[in-house]
Amino acid sequence: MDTLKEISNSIAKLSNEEINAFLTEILTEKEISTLSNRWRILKMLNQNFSQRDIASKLNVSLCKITRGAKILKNKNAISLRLIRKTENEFN
Amino acid sequence: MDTLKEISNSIAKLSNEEINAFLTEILTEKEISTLSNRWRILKMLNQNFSQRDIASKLNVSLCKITRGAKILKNKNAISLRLIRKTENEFN
DNA sequence: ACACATGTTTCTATTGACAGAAACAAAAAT
DNA sequence: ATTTTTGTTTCTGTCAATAGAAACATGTGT
Repeated sequence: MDTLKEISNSIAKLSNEEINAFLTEILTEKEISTLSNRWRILKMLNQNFSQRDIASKLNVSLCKITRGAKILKNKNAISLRLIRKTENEFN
Repeated sequence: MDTLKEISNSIAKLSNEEINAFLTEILTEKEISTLSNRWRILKMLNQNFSQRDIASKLNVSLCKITRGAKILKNKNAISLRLIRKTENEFN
């Protein structure tokens, strides 16, 4: 079985708090902030902020946002569904 | 709410397959292989392979393994519990 | 048609994780 | 006690993600 799937299966058994703890353990601070930024970018893209807006609000470069935009162009993107499912609760 | 927690909460609602798809979307190939390697390192450390054994079997450097070892030294490490919980199923 | 906002790509430079190798520390085996 | 194995740290160099800036592409409103 491939390792990422194994990790996914393991994560799937955890609670919110445990997932948070696990990610904090296995990722570095920088990686966590990278991941967080990508998530914020996806959310703001989904909310139709302009790329330049997002870049200045999150202090990231445009090239990073293009990457996020490519993910969301796939209409079946999990990220898109996930963000839409959760955006009501957290905004 | 901090972003990592938000991500964790969102992931917690997903199935194995969805988590796998999400990680594949939001991480680069290199990052996935980095993450996978860290997971394998933790597993092998937990199985009491020597660090040099792990280094040569996984083709990673020793300095990377020290990092994994530090995580596992914390007896309450989530990773440790997670690995022990899942190792019977996947090995 | 034109100006202007927005999306996308491209260039160079920076940065952090990590490889490779060696040194040092501590413990176990003999 | 000393040899050997194992854990840990340190040094230099590499590489991938990405910042910063600019250019190019595609609208969209006027």
